[in-house]
Amino acid sequence: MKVKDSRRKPTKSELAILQVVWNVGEVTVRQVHEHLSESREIGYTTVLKLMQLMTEKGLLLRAEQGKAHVYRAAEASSTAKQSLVEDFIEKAFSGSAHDLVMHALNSRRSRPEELAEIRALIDRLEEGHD
Amino acid sequence: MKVKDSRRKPTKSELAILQVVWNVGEVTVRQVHEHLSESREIGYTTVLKLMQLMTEKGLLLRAEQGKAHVYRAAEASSTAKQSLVEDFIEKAFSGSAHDLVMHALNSRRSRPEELAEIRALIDRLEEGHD
DNA sequence: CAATTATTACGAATTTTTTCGTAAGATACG
DNA sequence: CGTATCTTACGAAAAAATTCGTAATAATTG
Repeated sequence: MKVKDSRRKPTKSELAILQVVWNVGEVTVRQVHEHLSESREIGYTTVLKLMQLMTEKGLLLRAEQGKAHVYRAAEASSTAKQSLVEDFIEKAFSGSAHDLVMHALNSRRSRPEELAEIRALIDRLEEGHD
Repeated sequence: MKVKDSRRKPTKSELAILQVVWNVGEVTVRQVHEHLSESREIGYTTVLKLMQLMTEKGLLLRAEQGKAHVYRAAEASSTAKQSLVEDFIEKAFSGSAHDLVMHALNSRRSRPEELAEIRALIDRLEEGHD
């Protein structure tokens, strides 16, 4: 079973763009540029070029719509995030999801509802072990 | 409160080296090279150079010991991992630790003991919310 | 001691990623 | 229409990260 050819792991900048795409859904280069400009200086054509490369790589899909092109993520964000997490667990936590989770829970205060949700997931996972 | 000067976030290769250092404790270039060679082709001087750069950056500490130098991590692995997680949460999960945890728990089957440990941590965190 | 071997130092080439200038085509509009 | 504006295409420069060759120095050993 091969990996879906050209669709590689996003680089740092590509990930920043993906975040916008994931949050907004369908985006133009202009929209992405505006979002990224809020947190740092970056040229319009820089964003354009990145999005073109990402399309070639298979990270984004593009549709012509009147003048400008409209882009959307090639993969569902949850699928993509899943891959990112797995890679991260491997690269930074020697493959231990548990270790990552412990650090993540310590890193920021989570709201009670979120903790409850995590607990519920653990319950479901534990059932599978009976 | 400023960030600890030169000590920057590790790059991909640097992280691979840190993993070895974290696992072994005190290491020579040779040791690290042997470990990395198990998973991929990489020259001895490449590893040496990286470790020298990491020392300059403040990621590693170096001590002369007879012929070879002995390196160790400048920061405790848990502290370093904490930073890595926080950065990752920011860059890939729009700041949501909860979101990351949900993905991490789904990504690999955790052993019951580990799930129990996570549950215990959640318990402690929930106390803080009373 | 001489020769071999192991190690660090260092410069530089290579590769990858990021950046943007310039051109060309399309659209808007005065 | 003609000018200004917006957009994509594309090449290439710049920056960041990785790689390694070569030389110098130290240690080992025969």
